[in-house]
Amino acid sequence: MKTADYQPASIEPKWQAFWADDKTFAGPNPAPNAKPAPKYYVLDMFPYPSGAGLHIGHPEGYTATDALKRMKKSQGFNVLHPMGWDAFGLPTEQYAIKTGRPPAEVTEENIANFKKQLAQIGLTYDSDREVNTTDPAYYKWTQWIFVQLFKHGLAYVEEKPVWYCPELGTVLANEEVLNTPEGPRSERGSFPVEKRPLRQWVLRITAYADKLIAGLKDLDWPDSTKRLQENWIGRSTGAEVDFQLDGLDEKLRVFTTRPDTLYGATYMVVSPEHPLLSKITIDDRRAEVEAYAEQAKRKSDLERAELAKEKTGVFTGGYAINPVNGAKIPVWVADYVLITYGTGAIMAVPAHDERDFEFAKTFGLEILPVIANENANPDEELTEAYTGDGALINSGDLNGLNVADAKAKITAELAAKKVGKEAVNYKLRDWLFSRQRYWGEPFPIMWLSPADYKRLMALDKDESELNNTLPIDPVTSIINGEARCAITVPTQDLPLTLPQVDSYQPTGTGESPLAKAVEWVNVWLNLKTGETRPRVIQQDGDEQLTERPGTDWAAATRETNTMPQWAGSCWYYLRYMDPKNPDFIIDPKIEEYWQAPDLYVGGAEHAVLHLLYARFWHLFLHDIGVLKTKEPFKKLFHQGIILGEDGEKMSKSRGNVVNPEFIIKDHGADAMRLYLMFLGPLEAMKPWNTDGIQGINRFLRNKVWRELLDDNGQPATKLCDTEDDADTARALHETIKKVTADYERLSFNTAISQMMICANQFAKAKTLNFASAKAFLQLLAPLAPHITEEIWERLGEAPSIANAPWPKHDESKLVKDTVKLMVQINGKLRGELEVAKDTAQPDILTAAKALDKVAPQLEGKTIVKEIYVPGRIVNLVVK
RNA sequence: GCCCGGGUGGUGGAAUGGUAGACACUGGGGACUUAAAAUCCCUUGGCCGCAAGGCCGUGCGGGUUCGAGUCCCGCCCCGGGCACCA
Repeated sequence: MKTADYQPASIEPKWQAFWADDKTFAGPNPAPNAKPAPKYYVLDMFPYPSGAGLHIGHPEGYTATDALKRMKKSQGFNVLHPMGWDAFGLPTEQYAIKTGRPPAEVTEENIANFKKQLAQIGLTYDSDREVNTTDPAYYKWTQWIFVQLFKHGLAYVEEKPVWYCPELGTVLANEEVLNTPEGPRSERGSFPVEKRPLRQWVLRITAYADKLIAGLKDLDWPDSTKRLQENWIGRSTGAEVDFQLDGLDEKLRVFTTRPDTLYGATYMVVSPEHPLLSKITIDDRRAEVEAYAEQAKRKSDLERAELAKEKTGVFTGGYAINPVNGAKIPVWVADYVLITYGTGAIMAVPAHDERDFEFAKTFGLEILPVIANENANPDEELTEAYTGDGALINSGDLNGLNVADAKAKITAELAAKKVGKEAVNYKLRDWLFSRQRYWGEPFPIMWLSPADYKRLMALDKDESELNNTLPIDPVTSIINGEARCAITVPTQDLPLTLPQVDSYQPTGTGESPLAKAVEWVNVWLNLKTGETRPRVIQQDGDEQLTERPGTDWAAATRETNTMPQWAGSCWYYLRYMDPKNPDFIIDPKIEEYWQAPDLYVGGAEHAVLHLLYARFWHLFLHDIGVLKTKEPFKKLFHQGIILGEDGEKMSKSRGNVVNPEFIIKDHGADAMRLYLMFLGPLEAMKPWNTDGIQGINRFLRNKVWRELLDDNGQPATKLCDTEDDADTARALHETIKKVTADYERLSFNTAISQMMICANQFAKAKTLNFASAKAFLQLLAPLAPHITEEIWERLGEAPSIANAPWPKHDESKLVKDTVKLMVQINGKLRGELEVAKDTAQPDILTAAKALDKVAPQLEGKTIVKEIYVPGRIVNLVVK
């Protein structure tokens, strides 16, 4: 091998070092009073720095944004393209449990490894803007946001049945639990999970449900993702209706989206957990009902989530009165009604609801149609519920109305009689925000006795900082059998850092490992100053109580739960803009300049959770005046998944994992970057095929390197100052035009194929103008930055190529003197015609008809129509 | 079941309603070489044909159009999401 050969292993580290030292891709915040350059903020979903290192999926999205960033920089934008670490989380903690090593230490190593690997790919980030969710200087502000949520009544504590995973030793959010044929399982690790009542922090995201739906409208996101979020929020409008319970002084309230079918309600169902169930049940039925409710409770863990179930239920013996017609209808208990949605009770209209129909069929309950189905034979027995529109029947004064009109009329009537009202419900549940883990952000919360809480509230706001962050309604909970009230750690004392612990092992009782840090948990709190002092001291293995320091001091215990991994990732894109600000989450002036990411690239697996949570926090921060923008991510793009060579999802167990480090070793980072982008559309799921990288290798080695440089690595002799021939010039300018447009829309695969076409033409040309060669290098540079920097320099230009202004195409170079026209007869291709581009239509038609392959087809036939699309086609319709 | 996305050569994939298969990979043939690698040239959707050429072809069946991979209707299959949300 000659030293002048293309050797990625030697040139790639050289340029990676250059970009790092030169800070080529730093995107500075504008200086005060300076007129700043137009900005472009491109964001990747930051990775979890796992011990396993980079996966081929990381460089896919990251190469795309790196390439776009490099083009934008050449186009004169001040580009912000940062990177950081979503480093709290379970795998590191589990590794810590296994090895006994502190998670912070392990995290630091993993991050160093990730950084090294990203740099090897030629990915360039502004290292001064790096954020790390586990850095106390970062999570100070995660905690600060939580304090704001708390203060504004959006955080509360609830003891409720939550998914608990014994294997992981933690609770999981609904979203982290998957339904599998084996029952509910944890998303991480696929371990069995069960429902357990535990004390939990919950964020009131449902208060933002309508805003979250409304905000979607203006976002440039994939439609499917918007729809996913909309369905997830699941807003439905209808009515709440009160049914008097027969013989009881109680009303049963139901939610329905179909108040128009009220006359068709032939029975009611309450969920097994409904608070009125016991009252409704008559003594004769009590044993059976209680057995069912008990069974349903246990069942809810497994079978209730199962697919394709038979409907089950039990009659309570009680009756309710239909408010519109006084009909007495039976009340059943059944687990197909969920306590967590609506009011936990329904009116059942089997004629017009599939689930009610199935239930009524199973138990032989009455089915009364109240909407005429024009397509059904009224004499035949119903085989399914009719959910379409039609005229109302059997419905008193609603008869004859259509569904929409009947809904409006009945809702108004119910409201007038004060037995019902319009109502809205959401599928979205409040966000379970606590985890019983060590490796997460500690809650900046302390618990006081109700008496001490009253003392604190009695102080004026300016007498105690602690009083400034209390919610209007106190957050209370029963902890270890005692009533407690929550207050926050004073914001000036943030961050509240994680204490040292001896063991990261979960307690198994659902309590966090932090609960074992007794000195950290138990403090004396000065209600006026917010100062804390140890309340329990460990000495020689004994725990000793310290004396209360004075009258202003109260006994407080710290919250021992930690926040979920979503917390840190909810706002990291804000911190990139102003990463070192010690005084505020982000300087408003800086936010005003960068606004929010112009493009966010990441996997579709975060379509609901991360992207919904981040929108919630952002909207909230906007509402309390912290942010000017309303939405965090204007434009969103999902890169697809790279499958293994076998077309299956890459996984260790399948042994089909492609390691980026090996690809770089064999072919170089530029080849890997290009090939990753050449595989197919960025958004598509596509299989990796190592053989295919040959094509990219040949392109770089033979068409780029060897065409532009000679055997000594000097500019090739074919490079000169004479003008290119027309074909070569056209190829270049077509390529400038197409590549620029394709990069802009992240269509890298077609951009690369166009560059290959251009390079093939360059190879064919006898001479090549220096300027053309350089323009081509610039087009290629965003995807293959190392080789292009190297050749750029060897052609006598100063690095970096990214600083050179982006080439512009010359439209006049694109036009050809002649055009090629396809000639069809009756839509079938029969010949082609090359004519001067300004040939008149009649001449073209005459020439077309005279073509060797066309003329015989016209013999003995009449032309009924002649179609001519300039520059495209001639179609002769004959009979 | 409901909501999305997608079915194009041996493979990955291109195609504003206007030449289907760009660009690559693989395969076949050839050149260079003692040989191989590398490189270069030709070829590579199917069928018929010595050839010129013809016919068929974008999951299936219909339709709109001078013209459909592209638009419309009805199916089939694959992938993703949701799943008793009243």
